[in-house]
Amino acid sequence: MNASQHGDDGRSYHHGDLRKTLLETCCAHIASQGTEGLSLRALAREAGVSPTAPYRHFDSRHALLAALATEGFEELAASMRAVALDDPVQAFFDCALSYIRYAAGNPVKYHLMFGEVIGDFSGHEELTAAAGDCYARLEQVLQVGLDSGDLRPDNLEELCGTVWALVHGLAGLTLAAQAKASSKPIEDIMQVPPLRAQQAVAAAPERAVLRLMEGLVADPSRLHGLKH
Amino acid sequence: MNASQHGDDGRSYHHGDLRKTLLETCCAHIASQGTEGLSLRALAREAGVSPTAPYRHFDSRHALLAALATEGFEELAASMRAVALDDPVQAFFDCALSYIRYAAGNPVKYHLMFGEVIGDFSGHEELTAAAGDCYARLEQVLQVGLDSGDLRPDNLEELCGTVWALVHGLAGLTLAAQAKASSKPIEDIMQVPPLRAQQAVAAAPERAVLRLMEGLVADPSRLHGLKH
DNA sequence: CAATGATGTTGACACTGCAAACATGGATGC
DNA sequence: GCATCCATGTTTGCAGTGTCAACATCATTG
Repeated sequence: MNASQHGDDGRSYHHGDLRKTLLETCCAHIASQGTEGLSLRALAREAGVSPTAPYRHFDSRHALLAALATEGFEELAASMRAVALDDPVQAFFDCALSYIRYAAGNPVKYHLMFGEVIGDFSGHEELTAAAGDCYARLEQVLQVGLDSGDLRPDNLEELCGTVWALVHGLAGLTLAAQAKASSKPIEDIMQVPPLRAQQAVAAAPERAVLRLMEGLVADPSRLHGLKH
Repeated sequence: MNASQHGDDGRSYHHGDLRKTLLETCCAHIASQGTEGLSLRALAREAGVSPTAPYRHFDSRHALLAALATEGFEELAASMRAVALDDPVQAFFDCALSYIRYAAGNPVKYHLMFGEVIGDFSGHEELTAAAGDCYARLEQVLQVGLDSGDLRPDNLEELCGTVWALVHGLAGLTLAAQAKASSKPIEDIMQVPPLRAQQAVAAAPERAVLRLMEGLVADPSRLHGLKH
């Protein structure tokens, strides 16, 4: 499975570092032409290798995408782990925004992580684990808030689901607005809300998060003191 | 279920009503095997016609999916138009839930409507129009609430975006929970939140909507009197 | 220095979307 | 009644795909 013990530097064998090249080319390709027409053969062509060379590194087309998504989840988890827990309300806010910001900053990976491209996670151990880590962090942040009384008493899992649903939805809107604004609707997530609404939300995802927190926090007045 | 009438929509030439048959077979196929491996040729085979016969009815594979999505948006718009506007708070609640319930009841179409399958709506006039209608209705409902003072003063478009983001996210969770529960990983929307959280939200989307409304409504005590 | 196993290549198969030319037969005008 | 038209369905064909199997290469290691 793992084949990275040859040299700590990339150079080795015929191509040099085909695996890495494929991942990067794949990203670029998705960013510029979407995920639909993406083909392993095209990636191989672009990398200057034979059509089936990628199969030495990825079991299937699916596996390549999954690897990219796994990278994404690990990065997202890291960024969510970076928020401080000392102030639960601030942590809630930061955690939500870090999610949205990750999406905005990594549209392609986010697309792979949460889109329907990969479909079934089962069979991709690392992917499942990395995704689980992200969610666990959100859960932890909310649990801390419930424990401290900064959040109104609530069912943890329902609360988590609700928060996740909103944040995920906001991320999608932000991404869509961004994609359309960049004049190349390369990634075509979320067509439905008209551009104005998407832009309105994308311009201030903080306010959208606050709208939800307003109803969840024990003392809404605290929301005014949050650092953005 | 049988079509022996020669209405304005379907004609009865060689096949009988290929267009309709294709739409139905397509739905069934997506429901049972997902959207990834779906091929026009397979549909044609299943319908007992030649591999390229579908092209007499749909310009492309894309167009077939788009037609299905358009149907979906029209149905959703109808169900959102069916909510009474006399009580703005109740209307908000009903509208949100009717969205979620439509998703739960029509997973395949919802998938096509809001998933990434169709990608670019441009070029599909009817699709765009139908989707716009849905959003317009949500906007209208919220506008009424703002006008009447039942909702706290807010920016309409941001508010719309926020509500839409939550509702859309909830619908996705509900769908995912449902798909997993039915043991058929048929539609693979939203893998990330663990099953428990999905189930928790799916079991009571009303409460999730209420969590948001809590922060948006001028008089939260009114929420206790809502009819479910 | 030879053996080994990871890496890349060639060739092949079944499948896809889609276009163009062709065939069929119900609807329509005379 | 008959000829015609045109929507519907067929055949043929091309370019492209994912993936497998057999083969070639070459850095690393015993």
